[in-house]
Amino acid sequence: MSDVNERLKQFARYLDDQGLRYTSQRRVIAEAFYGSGKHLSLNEVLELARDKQGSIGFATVYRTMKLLAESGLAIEHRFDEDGVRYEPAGHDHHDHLICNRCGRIIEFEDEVVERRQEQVAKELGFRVASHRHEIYGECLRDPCPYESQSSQGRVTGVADTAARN
Amino acid sequence: MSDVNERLKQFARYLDDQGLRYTSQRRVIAEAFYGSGKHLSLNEVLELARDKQGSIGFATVYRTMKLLAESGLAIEHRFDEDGVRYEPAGHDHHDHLICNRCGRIIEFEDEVVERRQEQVAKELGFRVASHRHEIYGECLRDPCPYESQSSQGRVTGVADTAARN
DNA sequence: TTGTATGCAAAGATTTTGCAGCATC
DNA sequence: GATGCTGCAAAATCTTTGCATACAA
Repeated sequence: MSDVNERLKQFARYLDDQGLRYTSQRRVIAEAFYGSGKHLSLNEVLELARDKQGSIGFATVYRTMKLLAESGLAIEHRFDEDGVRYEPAGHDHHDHLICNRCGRIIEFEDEVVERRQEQVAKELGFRVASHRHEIYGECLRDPCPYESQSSQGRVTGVADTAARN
Repeated sequence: MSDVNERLKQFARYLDDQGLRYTSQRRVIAEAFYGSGKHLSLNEVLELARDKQGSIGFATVYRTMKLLAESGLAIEHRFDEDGVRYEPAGHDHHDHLICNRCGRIIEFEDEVVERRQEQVAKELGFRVASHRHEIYGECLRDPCPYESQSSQGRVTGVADTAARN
């Protein structure tokens, strides 16, 4: 929670720097986003935000998430199918393991891979700015193996977390 | 070219196996796709195909590329922005370096990374089925550094290749 | 013939934008 | 007041699908 407040403060500061306003909607949206799980779609954020303030519109969520992305406080992901998904940022970088069955998203980070890719890029005359590394497969722990053939339709919204941090 | 013909033959065989027809459109589309560069969008494939047979429609390209993807002869990519992009498949797996300036796409493959990710996934109780690894940055060689501020609008279609193989 | 394939246009799904009214400075 | 924000609805994109017609087996 302290973490959430920290984010809100950073967001407020960013808005102020840009001469923009920290409105109640923006606060509610950011709160919903940071307070909940991770990797949310716009509609998921909208739903959460509406739990707190029923009148919020999709466009506002859309624009607010863009602001968060611009400010660097959120990262826009385009995983395989589906549309855009946002992830709280600011922590250190990490990559993803995505379960093809239950849709769970596990985060990971690996120094070996990180260093090695820098090396590879360098060898090919390329300067690295960012990267994405996603591994698809099946998670073998927790309540997935292999997804109680029913509940979710496929890669859904709710995203878990694990590993690192 | 021998390679293109090889692909066409494989495609024809796949269609036959499925009880589908190897029509002139499908041949032209596959030819255009395999004969040209890599990582093409549907519209790019359409344009190339129309150079050979002006009457081809978008829907036919759309459906043909789906067939190629299903057959495993092409891979559907969803790089950052933009929409879907297809890449000729059948070779061994590889990943991508994408230049943020000129849009060039460089392919690479690295045993160290490949093995390491298997390891990481295993440690997290995850079985790997596939993965994507994309590095974004700037290419420092050839005619890019840094893109003669004009020509291309941004990440475009034409894709180069390099490294490995 | 008989079942596919094609091309066009319409339908869907998402993502963006325009605007009138509201809120904040 | 002036400028920025919101919510709604319309617009713009992209991706899929329905269908009548054209083909291939």
